[in-house]
Amino acid sequence: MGKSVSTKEKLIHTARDLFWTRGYSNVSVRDITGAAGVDAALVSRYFGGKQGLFEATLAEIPTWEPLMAAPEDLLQKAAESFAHPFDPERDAANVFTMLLANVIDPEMGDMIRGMVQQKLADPLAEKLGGAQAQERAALLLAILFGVSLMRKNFQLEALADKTPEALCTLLTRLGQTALEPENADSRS
Amino acid sequence: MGKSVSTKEKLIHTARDLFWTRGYSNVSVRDITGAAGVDAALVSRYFGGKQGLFEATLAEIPTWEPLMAAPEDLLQKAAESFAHPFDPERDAANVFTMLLANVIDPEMGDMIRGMVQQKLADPLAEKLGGAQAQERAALLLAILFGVSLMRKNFQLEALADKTPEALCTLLTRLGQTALEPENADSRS
DNA sequence: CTCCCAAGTCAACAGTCGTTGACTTTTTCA
DNA sequence: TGAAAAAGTCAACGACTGTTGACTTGGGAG
Repeated sequence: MGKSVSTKEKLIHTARDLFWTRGYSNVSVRDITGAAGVDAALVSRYFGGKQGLFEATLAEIPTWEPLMAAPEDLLQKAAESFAHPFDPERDAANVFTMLLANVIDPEMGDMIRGMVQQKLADPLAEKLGGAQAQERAALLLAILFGVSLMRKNFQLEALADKTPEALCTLLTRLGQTALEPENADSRS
Repeated sequence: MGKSVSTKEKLIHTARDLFWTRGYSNVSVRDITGAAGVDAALVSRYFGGKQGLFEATLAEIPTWEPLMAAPEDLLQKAAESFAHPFDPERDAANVFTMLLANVIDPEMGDMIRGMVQQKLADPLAEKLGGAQAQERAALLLAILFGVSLMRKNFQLEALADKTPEALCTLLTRLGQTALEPENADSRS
């Protein structure tokens, strides 16, 4: 088989880099094979098609590192793994990045981002007032979006099945923590 | 102008329903015009193209209701507006639904959802242990995904600019609240 | 050397996409 | 009523999509 293994792997790796950063629909087979320097027909030949290639990249997902820590260190490790500054190189291999790669259509990016800022973050911060209003607003939005994501998009049973009352008190409690003004001593 | 206004509005409304539930890339001009019962050419004629039609639907976004409450009621109102059971009809007009409509490619839905459950939620719950492990795991994931979403996808300045240390302590504090076992008295 | 199978190449397919220009119909206004 | 403008229709375009079948190449076994 000689070269074929390395070709398959090259295909999987470039596919991962593209899929996980630009999303599935926004990457064409020819984008991948072009970047990998191989023929486009090989995708259908080796993986049965574009979808098969995508599944092959999913099989490469590493265990999320914080999961390998002791339970009492887990939260600390998780926080650390998220605190890194924006590094596209490192983020390309991140499971969370992959799962959120499709969120914003490239053509709409700036418009969507501006809308979130103007229609949600800014008025929410102004309404909240007080110290670090912008930051507390962003945190509250993060929680709301996050829970919504888990419930409606990923459909995690633990959250999707909850009664409205339970979910409401739960969100209120989380939100209170997010809105506490002593969120960060260091500025910016 | 007579009929044209109603045609434009029909176009905007059906476009909103489709875009906001199935995402931008996954809805074609012909999908919209077919559902609205009008000619496909009118999209380019009236709105300058598909993107213009999408922007027109964005102009229809209502103010997020909790923003109109008094600051001290805001959190309560926000929690309530998220606690409703899964109702596609109502959710179609929800800003949060729209912003997350693209997250999961329809062809990949089950695969992605299964992966999140098996690779993240389940092992995390097992590692955490204790009461309501599944639920606490889901909540921690919600926070991590939510913050990641605000930082990297929506690029809210308040979070994107933070130093790694500040972000780390912030995530740790939020995570602790999420992991507290007394999350919900009511089961399921 | 010869055969053969796998690896890789090439052109083309059928389908969908957003968009356009020419056309017909309807409405509006003088 | 008659003319001009607006609204709506239709077929087709060029570009791109994923995929396929026929082809050529390369290296190992008989």
